[in-house]
This record gives sequence, C-alpha cells and structure tokens, in this order.
Amino acid sequence: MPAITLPDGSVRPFDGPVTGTAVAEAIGPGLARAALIMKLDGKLVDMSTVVTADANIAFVTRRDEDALEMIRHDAAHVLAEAVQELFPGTQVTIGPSIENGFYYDFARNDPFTPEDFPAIEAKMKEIVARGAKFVRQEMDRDDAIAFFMAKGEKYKAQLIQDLPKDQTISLYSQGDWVDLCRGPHLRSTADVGMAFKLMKVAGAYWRGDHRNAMLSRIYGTAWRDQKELDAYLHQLEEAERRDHRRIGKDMGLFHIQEEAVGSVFWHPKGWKLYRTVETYMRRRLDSNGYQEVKTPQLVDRSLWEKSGHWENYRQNMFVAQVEDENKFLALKPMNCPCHIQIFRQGMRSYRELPLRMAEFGCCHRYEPSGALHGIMRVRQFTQDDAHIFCTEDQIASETARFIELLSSIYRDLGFPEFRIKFSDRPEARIGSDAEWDKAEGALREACAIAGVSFELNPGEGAFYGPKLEFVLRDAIGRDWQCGTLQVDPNLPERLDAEYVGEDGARHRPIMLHRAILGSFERFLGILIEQYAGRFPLWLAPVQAVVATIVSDADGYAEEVATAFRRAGLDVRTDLSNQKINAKVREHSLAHVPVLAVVGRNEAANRTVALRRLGSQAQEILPLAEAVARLKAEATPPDLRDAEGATEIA
RNA sequence: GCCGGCAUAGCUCAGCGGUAGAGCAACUGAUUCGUAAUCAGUAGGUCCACAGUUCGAUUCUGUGUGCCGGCACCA
Repeated sequence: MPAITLPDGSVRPFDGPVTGTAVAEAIGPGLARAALIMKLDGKLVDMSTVVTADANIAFVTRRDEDALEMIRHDAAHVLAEAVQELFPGTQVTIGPSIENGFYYDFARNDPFTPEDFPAIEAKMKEIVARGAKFVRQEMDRDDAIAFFMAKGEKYKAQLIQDLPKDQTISLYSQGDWVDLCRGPHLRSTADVGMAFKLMKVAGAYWRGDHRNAMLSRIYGTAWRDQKELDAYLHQLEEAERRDHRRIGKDMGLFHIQEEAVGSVFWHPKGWKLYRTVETYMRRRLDSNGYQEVKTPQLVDRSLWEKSGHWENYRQNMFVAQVEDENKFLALKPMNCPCHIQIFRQGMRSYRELPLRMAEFGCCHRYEPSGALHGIMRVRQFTQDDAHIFCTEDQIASETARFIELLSSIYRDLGFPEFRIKFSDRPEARIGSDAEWDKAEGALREACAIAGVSFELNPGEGAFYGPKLEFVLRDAIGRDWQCGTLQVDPNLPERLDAEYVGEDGARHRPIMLHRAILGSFERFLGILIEQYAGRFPLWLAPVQAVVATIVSDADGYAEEVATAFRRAGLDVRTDLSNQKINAKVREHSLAHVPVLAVVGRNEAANRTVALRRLGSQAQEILPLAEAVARLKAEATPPDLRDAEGATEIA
C-alpha cells in the first residue's frame, strides 16, 4: 500500500505497487506527458520503476536542470546506436554526459573525422524520431559477459568483468540496440530532442591509460531546446574572441615562433603588461615579509643528482654540455634546490623562521609537444616562486597567511572567484602516516583559518607531501592551476638544510613551495582572456591616446600627452590625417581604455574630451582635472588609500 | 608522446596539375573633417620544408616541422 508524498507535501495512497508513469498519470495527463524521469527519495530513477513502499517522489520535466544531464547521457546512447548502424564492426566502450554535452569512445580501426558528422547527426535524428522506449533489463554477470562477447563487444565485456562482484548488471535497450548502462534513462529516445550537435573528434586512451589502445572519441553538445543550443554555440564564438592567442596577436602583445617552440617573444606592449604585474607582485611580496633572491639558470648535474631531479625528472630537463670540460649542466626546471643553497649559507637559527625566500625564477621544462598551449603551457616560464622555510608547527599559520595574500592579489587582478583543490597522500609516497596526518591536518586548518573551502583531489599529492592548488578558468572553460602550495619535508632532507633550534640542537626545516600566479606566462594568458584585452587602466599597456580632430590642435595634443606622461601614464598621440570617427574606431579596436579627443574647442579652452572604451559618452574636462583623475584611476589597487591596500601584519 | 585536423601576402581567408587572388593593414597622394571605417592610387608571395610521381607540383603521394582540438603528461 504505498503512500506517495509529492514535493508540495500532499500524499497520495495507492492500492499496490505502482510505476512512476502510473503515479504521474494519476496526478494528471499534463504531468504524465511532461515527466521525463523521477526522483524517488532524492534519487533519479526511470519512470518505469515500480514503487512498492511509501516514498517521496518528484517528477523531473524538461524545465528542470536535472533533465539536462539525462538528455546528454541519452544523447550519448543515441550517438552510439547511430555509429553502430552506420559503421558496422565499431565497438562501443563508454559514453558519459559531461559539462555542456557528452562524448562516446569507440574502438575502430579507422578513426572518425568531422566529415562523418553530417551522416551521424542525420542518423541520430532518425533514431530520436523513432522514439524507441528505453527498457531496463537486469542480467546475471556471466550471462552479460557472454552476451557482449557474442556481439564482439570486448570492451563492454571487460567493463563488466571489472565491476564489483555484487553489483547489479543492468542493460538498457532502445529498440534493437542494447548497451550496458547503470541508468537511469528518459522514457524514450524521443525525449532527447533535436537540440544537439556533434562538435569534435579526438583520440582518447582506453581507460585513460596511455599504455592502452587509442579509441576514437566523438564529442557532442546537447540542450533542452534549440534556443539553448544556439545560445551555447554563440557563447563559444564569443569565447573564441577572448582567446589570448587571438588577442595577443591583435594587440601585438607577444608571439611564438618555430625556432623557439614553447618560449615567448614578448613585444613592447605585452612586456609592459608583464612588468606592471611583476612590479605589483614585487610590492606585495616585499610588504609581506618575503626576501627576493636571484639564482643561476644553469646548474651542474651534481646538484640535480643530490636533489633527485636527475633521476626522476631528467626527461623533462634541458641539459647543456660544455665542450671544453667534461661536464653536464642543466637549465633549472625549478628553483627550490637553488633556494636551499642560499638557505645553507651560514648557520640558520630558529629565530629566522619562517624564512620566506622569493624569486621570479625563470625555469625550463621540456614539456610534451602535445601539452603546449599558447602562453599558458610553455617550456620556458617564470614562476612567482617562493619557498617558506619553517617548522612543522608553522605550516598552518604560514599557509593561512599565504591563502589570504593570494586571495587579495587575485581580487586586485580581477579574479574574486577561484577554486581550491586539496591533493592528499598518493599511493606511492614517502614518510609515515603520522607525518602525513600532520601535514594534511595543517593544510585543512589553514583553509579553515582563511575561511576558504576546497574540493578534495584524492591521492593527487606529491610523493613527499600534500598540496593545495588554486585554479582559474580560461575563456572557454578550461581550468588551469595557477597558485599552489606544497608541503615538502623531503628536499630539505636530501639537500641537508638545517637550523639550530631553541634547544641548541640541529633540526630540519619544512619547506613550503608556493606560487600565486604560478607562472607569469600562464597567468597573463588567463588575465588577457578574463578582460578580453580590455584591461583596467592600471594594467593597460597603452593607457590613453590623444587624438586630434584638426591639425590646428596638434600642438595642444602634444601638450596634453606630455601632461599625461608626467602623471606616469603610457600615452600616445594620434595626429594622423584621418577623421575622428576612424581614430575612435581604430583605438577602440586596439582596446585603449581612454581616448582624449582634442579639437579647436579643447585647444582654445585648455580642456580634453575623454571617451572611455566601451562607452559612447564623452566628458569634457579641464586638462588639470583630467590628469588628476586618470592618475588616480591608474594607481595600482594596492597603492590606493582603500582597505584593499592593507597588508597582513 | 598518441589520435584527428590544418599550414597560401602583416592579418582573415578564397583558389588551382600549366609557377596565384580578395578584404583589411602598409605605403603614396588628395582631403582638415566633432566621437566605431574619407577617396584614389602603389607595393607586397620560396603557396611551411624536403623527397617522390609527372612534360610540368602551390595543387597529388610520402616524410619532417609547426599550429589547432582532444587524450596522456603537468615537482
């Protein structure tokens, strides 16, 4: 006698076991038509699921967010059926829903190409139009394996083989086509709708392991209706316009060329941006108790042998050989061993701890060719690196302090939101469980003190200690690790760093590796995308252009530019023989934040007409006032008389 | 590194088995104009590199390099 409680609190009794479909029908024909799937005591299940006991049920319709994921999951099934109909002999593997869409991995000798899409999409639409019901069937494990083996689906058989012994094996069929699937599903393929599109093909390793076979993956996007799909496609186009590689070229910020793959040629404007951020960072570090150092680029192999890098990281290192001497030097892939060399000079006391040693350290890493991406992933990059030498007891407070500094800097640079991932102990690790407990506990405590939450990234810590990763998102939704903090008791041990404690004995310090931007290259790439090249005045490489309307104003324009320049602004003049319309357009496209227009009127009255990027309004101000205003606005956030400038004591 | 795609003027791109074209930018001249394109003219290319097929290759084939999208990697 199940009594069904609905979201509005009302209760409906039923005489006996009842399917979700029947419950929906009992409530009303409209709901019965709209209900795609139901939430049974909070868990999504098929509409055909039989309810035998008292339960809470909520029906999910196309309007609900939950419907999206189901539509995408089912679209993956429809894709798989379409592919197998069109390309017999193709084996299916897995096909989940993902952010914005779905994918399906197929095993096939000839990988798919985008040219196959029109046919596959047409077939998918045909399958959706057929509207075959999704039917769930449970099968005995061995039967299921035999079933898929008989169909030549070795990957599916393998999947079942590896499922836990006690797990129910369920299959879903849509017409004649059957797939191994945990479910749940919508009612029929018709519920997928037509608002989907195949996006790209890609190779992907079976089970994400590069030792396995390469499968052919097809990515698609799917939405609740055409309007949503169109909006998404439009958003993608917009995102492409923000691409830092596009903007870097258009604004003349940097370039990369074949002779120096993975290394950036910074042009004057790009370097100006770089220097503005670097100068800002240096001020923040200086006022936060860091000591800046500079260490060598080329370091003898012997140090890398001691640090362990020669053994474990060599395939990523650029090695230089000196002709006259039988020596190998390596370009440093990281700064830590060098910083320990400075720490080791002389005798250190516990009174010096925590000792915060910072370097804008240029590192080289031979990254895999396929990993390179614009200036976001390069082979030569400069980290805003620092190492905090401290005691075990200082880890939590130093980490909390670091998170606060990082948050303040991200906020200043236009990233009020960011994600934190907490990577804890991996399988392969050194150190005792007690030591790991302590280090992980300290990072947790630090997050609590700083008032930030994190997502757990289980087992992803370094072999020597746990870490926090601070993640920012680029224009098209890819996540990039920027900031990081890692607890490391290992390297001080290997490179013999020590200090004299309060007790007069020698102790090993803990080393906290930390970076806020991560690397200038990556961070600037994200910064460019964040602002789409329309930087706030203090960051903009060219801050203002003084443009004339008539050549009679040339002299005054120079005067205005000089006044701006004296106020510390990077200003250009545009005295060219063009209409003001053309000048406005040109400098707007170049993302210059302030356009100061001067014509006969301004010259006569000693005023300027200011026009802001993105606005059509103009403001006529006396020259002195314009200078004062822009100067104030161009002041970096940490130097303004606001609360944001307060430093941690 | 692996799978797929791409490589033509500074940029965005078209094109073809008979050694190349547009728009924008650049340059020259005219125009002095009030807030997102003034007009006219000129110049600009080893069609990524190497090898092969061919009477002839920028075009077809192969190899390499680089880039793009994923995957793997990311101390």
